Amino acid sequence: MARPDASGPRARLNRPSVLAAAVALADEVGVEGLSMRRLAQELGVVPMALYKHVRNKDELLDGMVEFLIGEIGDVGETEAAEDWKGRARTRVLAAREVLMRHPWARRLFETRSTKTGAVLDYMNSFAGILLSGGLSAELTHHAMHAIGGRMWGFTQELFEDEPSTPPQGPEAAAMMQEMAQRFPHIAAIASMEHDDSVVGRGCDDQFEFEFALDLILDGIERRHLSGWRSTP
Amino acid sequence: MARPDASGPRARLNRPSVLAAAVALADEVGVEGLSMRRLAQELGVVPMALYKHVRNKDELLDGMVEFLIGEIGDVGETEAAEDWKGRARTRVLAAREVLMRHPWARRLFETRSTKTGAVLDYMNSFAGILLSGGLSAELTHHAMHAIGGRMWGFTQELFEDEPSTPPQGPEAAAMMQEMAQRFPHIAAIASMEHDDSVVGRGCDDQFEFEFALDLILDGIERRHLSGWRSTP
DNA sequence: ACCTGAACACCGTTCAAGT
DNA sequence: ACCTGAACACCGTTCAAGT
Repeated sequence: MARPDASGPRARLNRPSVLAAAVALADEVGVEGLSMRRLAQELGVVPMALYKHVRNKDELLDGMVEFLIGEIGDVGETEAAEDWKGRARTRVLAAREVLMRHPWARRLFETRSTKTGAVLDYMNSFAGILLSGGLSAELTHHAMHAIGGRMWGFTQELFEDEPSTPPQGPEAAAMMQEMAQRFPHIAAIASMEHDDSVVGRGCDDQFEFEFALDLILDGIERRHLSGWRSTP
Repeated sequence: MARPDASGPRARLNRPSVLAAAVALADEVGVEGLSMRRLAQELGVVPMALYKHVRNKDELLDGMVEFLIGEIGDVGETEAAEDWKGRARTRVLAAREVLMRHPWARRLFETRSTKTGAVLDYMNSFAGILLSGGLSAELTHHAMHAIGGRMWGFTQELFEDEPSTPPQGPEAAAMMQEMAQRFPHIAAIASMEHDDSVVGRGCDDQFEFEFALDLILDGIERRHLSGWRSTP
């Protein structure tokens, strides 16, 4: 008798292998396509087998976040020469580079609410960069909030980005003109759409990311240098 | 025979009433608790009845976003006296006030990718504020990206906020100490947790929001006043 | 200790039918 | 035009059982 669905490896399961498979599956089908049943099938195993290595789906998702943070690894032991701003900047851009390879990860990070050890480790070392630069605990606290998800390299784009292929054809021009009439200010702005348009949805634009990151880091530096405190 | 589940009104359905009911239901049970079947039950109707007024669940969610934007309404026709920065600021804070009443809305905005007319209207008028302040189209474009979701009053908090009730009891102190040892920089920062702690999850802190918003608006103003352009 | 099988209470959605 | 009923192909998860 043929096993109709066992396409994955037959080896014994364990937590890391389950998480790795989950990440790989999400790379293929996205987070919304990831189900316990589908993952089990991918591993050539019955759905309930997963529950020995992961308490439930929520814990699986938390584990995936942990796994991704592990992929970031210990960047920047060589950053020591830079000042805090430069070190924060390179750290963030390194995280971004990793997480952009898993475009679905942003939504996952946004949804999870628990802070696993790996998450706290990352945040702790990030806070350390700012504190070591002489920023007050209070300013560092606010800075962490202000940077928010950008710490992991994510932007706060809502309504991700335009359709990858702008409408083309006969009535496309008419539609564009109607759009321009109804939303003139957007039309004024939308002129240049980004160079690397081929990169696909989920990957947001590097230039916009760095622009906003520098806006925030510069602002924090300015507050720092002028001895900012909450009750002036 | 009693109708076991018809608790809602018996009136004829239409798109607005369906959307309003969906928003009300989400207020009760959150977005993840909102299902077509549950919504139908709430309306005293069979699930398939909804599909006459909404193409599918995705369109229902888009409709809810539209509904919420409608709640924001036309704020700030009286903002005319302020400069662009003040007008942008009050606009954002007004949107925030509305959307904080629906804490689940942030996740909804984050998830949706289509730009309905209502969304574009809001963005268009926001871009108009910046352009009318004399900002170049290019700077306005980048500013919109940098502000991102904060335009609607959402922060980019990942891993929302700490458990509402910090652990208390016998071994809580020991755990806190262990935490402080493993994550010293976080401990240094975490001293003050926010004043309005009772407000509940989903509502992020007003102070942090305004701090970050001003960081960004100040940065944009600075770029504007110094005649910023992308190729200096 | 690890995996299985059947079952339960859910989903979104299609299709053909009622009024 | 609007609502219904039954059905399909999915979910996550429990519980008792196998090895």
